[in-house]
Amino acid sequence: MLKSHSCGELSKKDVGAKVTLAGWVDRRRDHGGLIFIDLRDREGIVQVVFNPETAKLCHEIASEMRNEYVVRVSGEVALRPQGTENPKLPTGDVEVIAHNTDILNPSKTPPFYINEDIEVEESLRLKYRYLDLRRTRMKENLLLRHRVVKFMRDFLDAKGFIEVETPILIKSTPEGARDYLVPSRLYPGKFYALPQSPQQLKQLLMVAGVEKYFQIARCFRDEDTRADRQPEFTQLDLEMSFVEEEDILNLLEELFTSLVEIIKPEMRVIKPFPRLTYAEAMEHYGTDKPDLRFGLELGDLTDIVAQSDFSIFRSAIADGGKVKGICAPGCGTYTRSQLDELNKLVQSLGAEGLVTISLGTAGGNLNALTIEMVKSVAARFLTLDQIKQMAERLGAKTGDLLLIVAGNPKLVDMTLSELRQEMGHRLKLADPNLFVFAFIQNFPLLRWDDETGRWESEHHPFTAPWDEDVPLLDTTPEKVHGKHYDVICNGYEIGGGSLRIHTSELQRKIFKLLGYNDEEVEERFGHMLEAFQYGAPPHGGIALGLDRIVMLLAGEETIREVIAFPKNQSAADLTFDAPSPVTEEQLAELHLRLRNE
RNA sequence: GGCCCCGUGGUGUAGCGGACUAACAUGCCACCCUGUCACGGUGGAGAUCGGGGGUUCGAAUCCCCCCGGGGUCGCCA
Repeated sequence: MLKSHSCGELSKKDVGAKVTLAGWVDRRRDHGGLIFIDLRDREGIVQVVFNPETAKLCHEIASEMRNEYVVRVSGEVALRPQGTENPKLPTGDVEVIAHNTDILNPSKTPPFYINEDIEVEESLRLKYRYLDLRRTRMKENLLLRHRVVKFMRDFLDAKGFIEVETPILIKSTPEGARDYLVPSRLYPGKFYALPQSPQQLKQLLMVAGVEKYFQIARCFRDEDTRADRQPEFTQLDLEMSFVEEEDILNLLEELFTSLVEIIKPEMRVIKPFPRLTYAEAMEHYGTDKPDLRFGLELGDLTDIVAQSDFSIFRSAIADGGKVKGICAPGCGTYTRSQLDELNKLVQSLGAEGLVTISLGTAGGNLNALTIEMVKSVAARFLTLDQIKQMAERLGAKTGDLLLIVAGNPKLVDMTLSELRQEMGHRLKLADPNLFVFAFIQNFPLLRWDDETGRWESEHHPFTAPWDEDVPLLDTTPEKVHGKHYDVICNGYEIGGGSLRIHTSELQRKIFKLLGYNDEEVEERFGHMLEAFQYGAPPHGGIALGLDRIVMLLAGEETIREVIAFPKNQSAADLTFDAPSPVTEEQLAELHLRLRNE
């Protein structure tokens, strides 16, 4: 090794030791005489002193050093002179008196600061990701991710799971997300696909008798990105045989609880994890992944306003819509422009608009509300009694602000869910030191797709229906529940899983219901149906979004901050400038010709 | 594909129709400086204000188009 110690590990106990360090120049302080170099490596920073009187040559070399030069220093660890200790540095009690030094590699001036944690345009960071990763924030995120994965491996190993790798080159399944395709050289006109998840493979591992499987699995989906979605991402994928839903939920609860305890002990977790049905989540929060760190629950006001004279409400209801709202506590004093802002938000989400009802400017008992205190465009179409009923249902006091949206039920829920999130943020209702994990259960198995005119799986076609609902598959498929569950945390879906179908008869029936004819079923899923005929055990599992979990633990806003080399919003890799054209020879070998478009 | 936001020296920002010959901080270069630690001091270089077109006597500033980046809806079984 070119070094004997790490910069960050030195302390009083090393005083007198002869050490050789190697790392990057974090900062240089040149006093004309003495030169101080803050030398940085992965473990931390230590101050090196170059004295022209005791080490002339050494001092001359040091005067050439600039930020991010890679240098090596030999010298003696010394206690700093009294009064010059630096309490801000973990190594601040000591310094290294340089006896010998050399520049291993100079550096151009970096395009942005390495030694300061200030915001830099993300595209620049991504182009020079190798420099960005030197910064404290990114270094810590990489370390955190390592520790999270290590914890998961150890945890599951202790529970008897074994890690199995599954192929990256696999078969395209046109349902679900768009596949990334890989052309085959040996089979002209045929393609592999990259896995959207190892779903079918892990089920086959259950048929294989693995019983408890997990994998840190890379997954690929050719869909548009989001702050929490990348074209390639990582799942903690796991599957168990002979389990019931409760077994899996208990495992997850233990996994997440001890994960936070060990990795982020300063954060709190609510235990046991709340459980909501899908219907409850939609009714109270308008989304299946609510941030449960605060209330602000949605209330359905349809029945109250159905007889009102307010045409916006009445026509929405007449068109089969509904009217729901939330209460923003203490926001009765919101100004016109603040209300306009909220209205704009609502409209940008596709809703017609937002009806606001201010319940006066001072907080107090609802009984004291008078019609004079109420400010709203709807006020003259509503009775005081109706307003009080609405306020009561939304848990409002005087001085609060009611935010009401009318229209298509799905749109109303979506809009209010976003409004709730926005108000929660504005009013700082979410405790930043709290993780509220929760399970969402009782999802519908199927969803009718108007565009394709057929049933689609809410989760995926391998999810088992509730036993008692199986007969409904033939009559009212929309009423069938699936043995599916999601894990959510602070407003993010961080995982979803299910108990699977393990008999070929039921699996075939589901495929049929999804609109596949026998031939298509055979071509696409024949391998699964056949496998299920060779003693497939009952099984189930879950896939957890590792990137999102690490993002939450790191307190970051996007998963890009916890991925070493992420793609940008346009799915490009700015470090490598991928994707890129390939040569005509490469195309020919793959039997491909580009279309002129 | 739709909607919203952003683009000014290397970096981060200010300026939002005339006093801009574009400001501030930091970085960079040179010189001075032996106890600093975001060292300090003096001086210097560095920007056709993302690109194109238009409005105007006059555009970094207003309008249109394009490009790049971010957020989001659709999409993500």
